[in-house]
Amino acid sequence: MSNAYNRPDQLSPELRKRVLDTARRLGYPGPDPVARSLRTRKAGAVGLLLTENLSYAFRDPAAVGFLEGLALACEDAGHGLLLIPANPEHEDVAAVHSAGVDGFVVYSVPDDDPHLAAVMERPVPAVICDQPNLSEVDRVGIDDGAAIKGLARHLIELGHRKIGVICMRLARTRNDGPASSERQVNAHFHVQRARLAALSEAFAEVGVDWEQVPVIERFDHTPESGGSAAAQLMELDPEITAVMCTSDILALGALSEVRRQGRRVPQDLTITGFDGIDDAERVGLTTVRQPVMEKGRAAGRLLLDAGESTGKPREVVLDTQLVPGSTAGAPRSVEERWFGP
Amino acid sequence: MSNAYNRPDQLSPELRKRVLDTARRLGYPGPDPVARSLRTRKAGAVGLLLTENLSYAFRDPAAVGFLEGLALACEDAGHGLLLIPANPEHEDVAAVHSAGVDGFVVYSVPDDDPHLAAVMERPVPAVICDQPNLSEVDRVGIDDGAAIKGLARHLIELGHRKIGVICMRLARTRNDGPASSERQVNAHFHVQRARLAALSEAFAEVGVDWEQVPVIERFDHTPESGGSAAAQLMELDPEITAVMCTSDILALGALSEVRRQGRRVPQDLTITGFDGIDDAERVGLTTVRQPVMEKGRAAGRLLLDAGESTGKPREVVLDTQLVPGSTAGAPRSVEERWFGP
DNA sequence: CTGAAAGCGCTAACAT
DNA sequence: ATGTTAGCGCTTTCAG
Repeated sequence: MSNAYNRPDQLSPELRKRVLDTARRLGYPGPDPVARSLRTRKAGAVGLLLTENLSYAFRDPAAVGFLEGLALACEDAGHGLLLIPANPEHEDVAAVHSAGVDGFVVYSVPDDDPHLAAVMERPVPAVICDQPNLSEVDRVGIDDGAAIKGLARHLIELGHRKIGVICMRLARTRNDGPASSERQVNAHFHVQRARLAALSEAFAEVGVDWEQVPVIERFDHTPESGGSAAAQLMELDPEITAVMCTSDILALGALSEVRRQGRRVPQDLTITGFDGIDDAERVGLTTVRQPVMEKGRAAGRLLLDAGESTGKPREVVLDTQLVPGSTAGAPRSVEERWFGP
Repeated sequence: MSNAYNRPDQLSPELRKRVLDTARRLGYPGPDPVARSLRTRKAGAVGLLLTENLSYAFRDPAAVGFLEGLALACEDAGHGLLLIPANPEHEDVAAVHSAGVDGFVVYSVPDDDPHLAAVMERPVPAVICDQPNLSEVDRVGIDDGAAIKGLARHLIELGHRKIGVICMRLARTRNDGPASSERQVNAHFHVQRARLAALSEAFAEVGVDWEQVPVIERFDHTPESGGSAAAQLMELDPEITAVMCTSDILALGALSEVRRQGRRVPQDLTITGFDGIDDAERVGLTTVRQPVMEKGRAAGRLLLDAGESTGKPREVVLDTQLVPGSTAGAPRSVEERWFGP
């Protein structure tokens, strides 16, 4: 009878039909997928672990793009996509343990995330996206350092030397305010760490002392965070001529706060983002575009690809693109700003 | 040993630790979730069936809002959310059969969808969202008829009598063009059927013969579809003073096409949408807002709620809201349009 | 083509 | 407090 469902070719169509009809009449609901999974050792699904609440993921355009790509790859392979409820506040790892999946995609979690540890203990393959940068696991990402260096050099060419930075959370502990160099270097989010390090390098090349550059951290990744961080930055150091944000969401918030305070962009202040989300392009934000959808797709492909047998972990590094918008321009000196050109 | 993992309270912490340590040292990866599911008869996950390709869902803001709400509800209950790869083009129902879930949420599928039939055969609860309107299943939706009637009366009060309609697909077969009354009445998508029926009623009340109202159908739910449908509508009947669309996505496309042709909105033509997505509010589209996120949340709650035992199906009907924007105004007569006011 | 049986890894009930 | 066992429903293998 198992054959009737699973191997239509092994018996006559007529018999098959008879068996299936009878089964249905007897109220048999079809093979139990869980029992089948146990036996065949495959679940037909990919698990996705995110650092944020599930619902947040749907509010971040970059995350949605990633999901779109990942869903595409899963769909192509006939696999489902299981979103795992991993509340970053809790250390409850049960959801990872009880996910019936053939593998995991881990999207942008801190390197000390207990859920990540739980994933790594499961005897199924995993692909890590963006961060952390574990050497033993397949990985998809971009060259964060090179990408943001391009942006930094763009500003340097325009003449900026006094900048401020707004970044996303650097650790699982909340810190809304200035981030010390130590905190920057020890950041548990590889992406943020790499971007800050690259910025410090790029500006060191033109003689800027990174210790003097204010870096404001925000735990929540929202436009409101970007706005308040921009305000804090301007108050902390009124002489900065540019604000570099490590995401478009933060930059868009900063942009509206700066304008709300009556300062013109880019004449009075330059603002840059990172990601290249639709809204950023719409308002002409100067930023770096990264292929978020492709990232999801690549992660899914890597996980589901048959050629998974090779010993050493594979790595996919996707290209990024500088998007010169209308929010970056040459700085005016302090004198000019107060007394006119 | 099972106890060590599942019932920490049943044995001494010390022993528990010893057992777990030994297990790990022996390379035991923890209890297999699939075997556990088989035994306990629960998967800890909710399946979501969509009418579109998975990846499409992430491009439609209304669907993303729904997902956000559903994910929220699942998260609250500690359940995962499994996105089921149900390609609407294929009749391949295997993905539904092999989904290890405790229940299904079905989002906006046609009433003759084979995947839906497969879901109904599974011996787990289901909640249907928006459509179809099956009497035996729990349901979450809005009063589509009442909602769009409010919009229709708004236009009628403004003086519109000659309108055109752009609607989404009415069946699983592609028909990009006029939809006959018969096709409208027999539509397999309950939501579209209800909205068209309500429009016909509302306009019948002021003496408009629905047979004379052009209804243009589009299979793909994109702004481009809305644009080309608007063009077709204007060519088909240049005298119409208003275009009512059954979604904001279509309306936004129509809006830009109409403007591209040099006609002013609403002076030359009134345009309305449906859903209340962010982009619609941003451009001031006259539309109806429905609480998409709440819809997802309600669907999840209904499915996961313990009080599932009652005999008759439960129904949640959410409120909608007329959003008078700047794309609806009084019509100008044909004479005015050609010879000025 | 059909039937019987082993066993996937777990949990819950029962026995010690 | 710990050890033993039946069986969840399926697929696969082997014998008829």
